[in-house]
Amino acid sequence: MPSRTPPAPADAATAARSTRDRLLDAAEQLLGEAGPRAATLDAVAAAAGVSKGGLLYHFSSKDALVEGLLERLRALAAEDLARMRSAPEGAARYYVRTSVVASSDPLQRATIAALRLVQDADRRAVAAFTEVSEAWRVAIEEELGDRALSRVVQLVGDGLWMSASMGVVPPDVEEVLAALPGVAGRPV
Amino acid sequence: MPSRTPPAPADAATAARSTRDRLLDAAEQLLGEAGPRAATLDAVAAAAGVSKGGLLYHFSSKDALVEGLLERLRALAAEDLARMRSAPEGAARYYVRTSVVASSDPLQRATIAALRLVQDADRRAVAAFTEVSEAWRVAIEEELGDRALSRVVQLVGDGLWMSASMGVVPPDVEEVLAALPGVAGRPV
DNA sequence: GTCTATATTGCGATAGAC
DNA sequence: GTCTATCGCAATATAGAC
Repeated sequence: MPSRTPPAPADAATAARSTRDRLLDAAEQLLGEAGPRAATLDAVAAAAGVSKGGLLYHFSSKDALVEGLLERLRALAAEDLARMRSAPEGAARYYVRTSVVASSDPLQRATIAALRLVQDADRRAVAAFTEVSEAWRVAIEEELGDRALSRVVQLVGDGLWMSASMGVVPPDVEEVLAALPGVAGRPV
Repeated sequence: MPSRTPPAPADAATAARSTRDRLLDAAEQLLGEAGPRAATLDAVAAAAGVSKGGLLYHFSSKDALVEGLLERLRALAAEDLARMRSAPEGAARYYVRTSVVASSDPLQRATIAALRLVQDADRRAVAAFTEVSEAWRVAIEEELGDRALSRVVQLVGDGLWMSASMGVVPPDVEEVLAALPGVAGRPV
């Protein structure tokens, strides 16, 4: 299998964002802000500043675009998992705290986009989200050493993802954290 | 404003389900099992055993169908709220316990359907879900007398709704309840 | 690598018979 | 109250020029 068409530049931070990445950015934004219905190929292409034909050069179908989004989610989640495990505040607290959306955060944008695809009954999205979610839960359970408690922490996180994806004002996280067993009383 | 076309029979339980209700049932089922994309007017009509024209007699547009679903959700949620407040186990425990889906329960079916519409970025669905959700939270807070704690309980419930809408195997509720402050240790 | 057509299908909605 | 037939549009995808 040949590798991806544009070889990634050594320094992704300083290099101009590739068209491929801008297309994924645009798809994430449209999914998050306007939902799956609005994330048409036309709209994604326009938001990324290319034509539909341009989009279809990078992603040969809408399915391929979705797979690109989910691939990105997995990659970002893997990076996050490492940060989570080494967070001084602890994995559980880190998880809950970062489940409240700042739309500027790449992982959070990718997660919200995936959530919308999940509710659109996309099987691969369900698989990707389940996989990522499961890895988070394992990390939390390793820290807390209690299955039921780690489930509660994760359910709270899921609830935060849900209200975030609804555009509802999130509750005060610190307040929630203070009332949550397993993370309350830990150093910030 | 004229009242709804078919006057409701005095005994709704024994009477045959009206076409209107069967259409709403079908829409709920398709939304829950296959997502908003699959819930087309054609598919809803077919699942209810009528033609598209027949559907459009009862609901003059897809928007009207959605409003019908949300209206039903509000009605079912209002009934549930009364049961919740008078539940011997307490509102919080009742809420968490009934957030785990049995697809045969009308309120749970309606809630899942609404959640799918929410992620499809339907504004009225967001409004309806927020309203219902808020009423639940108030009832929980009245029982627990603690804002932060009631938020935690509700977030756990939301998390359960989310995993339910994904078709993921729900965690053991009793285990979760045992680890949750505010409901642990209450009589069952 | 990006563009402009264009083919094709599927969906929401209307019209009018029965 | 339910049906069939049909219009109009929007969305995915293809073909091929530049």
